[in-house]
Amino acid sequence: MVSAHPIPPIKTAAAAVTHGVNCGDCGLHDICLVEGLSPTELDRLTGMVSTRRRIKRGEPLFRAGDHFDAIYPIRLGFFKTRVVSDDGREQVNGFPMPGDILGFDAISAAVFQCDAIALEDAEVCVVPFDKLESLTREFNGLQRQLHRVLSREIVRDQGVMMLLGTMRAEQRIATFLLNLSQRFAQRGFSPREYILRMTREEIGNYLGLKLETVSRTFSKLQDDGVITVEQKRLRIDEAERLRDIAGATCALE
Amino acid sequence: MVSAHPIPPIKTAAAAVTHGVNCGDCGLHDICLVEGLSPTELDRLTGMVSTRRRIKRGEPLFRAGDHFDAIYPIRLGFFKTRVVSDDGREQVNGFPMPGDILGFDAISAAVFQCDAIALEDAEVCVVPFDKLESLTREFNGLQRQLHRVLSREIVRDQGVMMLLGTMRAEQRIATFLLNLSQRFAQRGFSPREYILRMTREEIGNYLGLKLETVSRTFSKLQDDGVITVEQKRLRIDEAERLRDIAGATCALE
DNA sequence: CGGGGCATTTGATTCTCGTCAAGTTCGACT
DNA sequence: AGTCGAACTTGACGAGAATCAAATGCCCCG
Repeated sequence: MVSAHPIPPIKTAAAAVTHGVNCGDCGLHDICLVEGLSPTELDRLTGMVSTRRRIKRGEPLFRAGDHFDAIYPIRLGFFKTRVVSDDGREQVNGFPMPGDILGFDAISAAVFQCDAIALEDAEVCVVPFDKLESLTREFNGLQRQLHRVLSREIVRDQGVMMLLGTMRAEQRIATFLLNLSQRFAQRGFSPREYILRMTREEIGNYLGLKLETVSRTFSKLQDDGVITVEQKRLRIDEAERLRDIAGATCALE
Repeated sequence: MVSAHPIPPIKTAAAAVTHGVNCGDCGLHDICLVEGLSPTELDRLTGMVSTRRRIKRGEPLFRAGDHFDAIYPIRLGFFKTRVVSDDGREQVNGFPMPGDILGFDAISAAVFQCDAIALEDAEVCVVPFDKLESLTREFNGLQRQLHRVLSREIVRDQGVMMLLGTMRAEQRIATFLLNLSQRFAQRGFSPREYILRMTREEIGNYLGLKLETVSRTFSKLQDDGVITVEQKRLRIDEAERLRDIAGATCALE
């Protein structure tokens, strides 16, 4: 199954993130905590985020059970978050990318509830949560933004439930691909073609499908001329039809 | 399929909630926002919650698209929350009960994302969110608690994803029944027997199953002597075996 | 008290997706 | 460049849940 139009090399998300020394330069404004803050607020927030952390591909940023004291806005690289039940079942909860924030599940019990694994070499900001809390007591805007981001996570999860609870395999895959597309677009990358940083198995686990089903569905969508897949490279050839298959417009964030 | 040991009348959750005039008397301490607050904080919180609202069975407390300005701790009665996609698929996200708080999904966009429907006559507290925000800027304890509760919601959703993504029908049902059991126990009611306020269809929708499958699975569990079902009444006869069927201990909050 | 509609149960059949198996490709590493 | 293991594709088959259908029971309401 070789496509007639091979996908050219793609500028990756990783390559394009601005490496500013402070939150104002970060280039992930609209997504991270920073949206709509005053210069003062920004300054104080930046002062707090003195630390960064690099994680190598395949390594965990944190694991379930680790002590919680900071949240981690992603600067660079894809992650997966997953929960492993005590009888060994694994559930991938999402594929956070630059601008998304890791660690909100840990606030309730002061302990991380999931593993966050880097799918490629990655870099995160370290935001000590108690400091963030005191800062939000000072600045309304920052408080607002924190609440909004927490709430956004809840809404996102509702979208995943809708997907897992009501969709067929093909519909799940279509929704997943469009969701990635949209998130890349938000970050200034092509919504038409991108690289899948995760394996078929990880995609399947996230979508409640087996890896064979993911593979088959990709092949079918390609045969139908809707997408082109070459290994990890993915191109959406007929977005309109993909949207038809996905059904509702707004599932997944 | 008539059980040899019919289930006697059950004191319902509704009947037993304390009708205090302030948050300190509410009887839902450990679950709602109130946990671990100082008397001063409690007093101020109470002052804010001057309004209550009653909702009749089958009526919505709010609907997706409604303007958001308050969150609603439940004082009395069961709800279901659900999202309806624009192509008509419906997904029940949960069955909140007294002590749970409704409306967190609305913070991000200032608009409710789901419908909250009362499954029986119900009563909620009305907590204006902007006032709550300013109060949390004053009181660390309350801020902590708000963040914890928001995070708890995220963790809960992860549990639902695990259920929908990795479990067989029987396992989903067992997990669901044990979850209800545990939540009743937290609220001081019998974990062994309770009333299912929702229909088989609503249960199925929540668990990603069809109502026939729910019914069949109930029948099977009853034939196996694990539970007794009589209409809406449910009794857990062999909790240990039900836990075995559910598998992991901690799924769903 | 009776009627009507909804909820539930149960059976028969279908279909989607999981499972098992084999073979291929790709990429990392020597 | 060659080798090895992991990731991926594809096919055949089977299991589990959905679908379709029918009958029963319950509850609400006049």
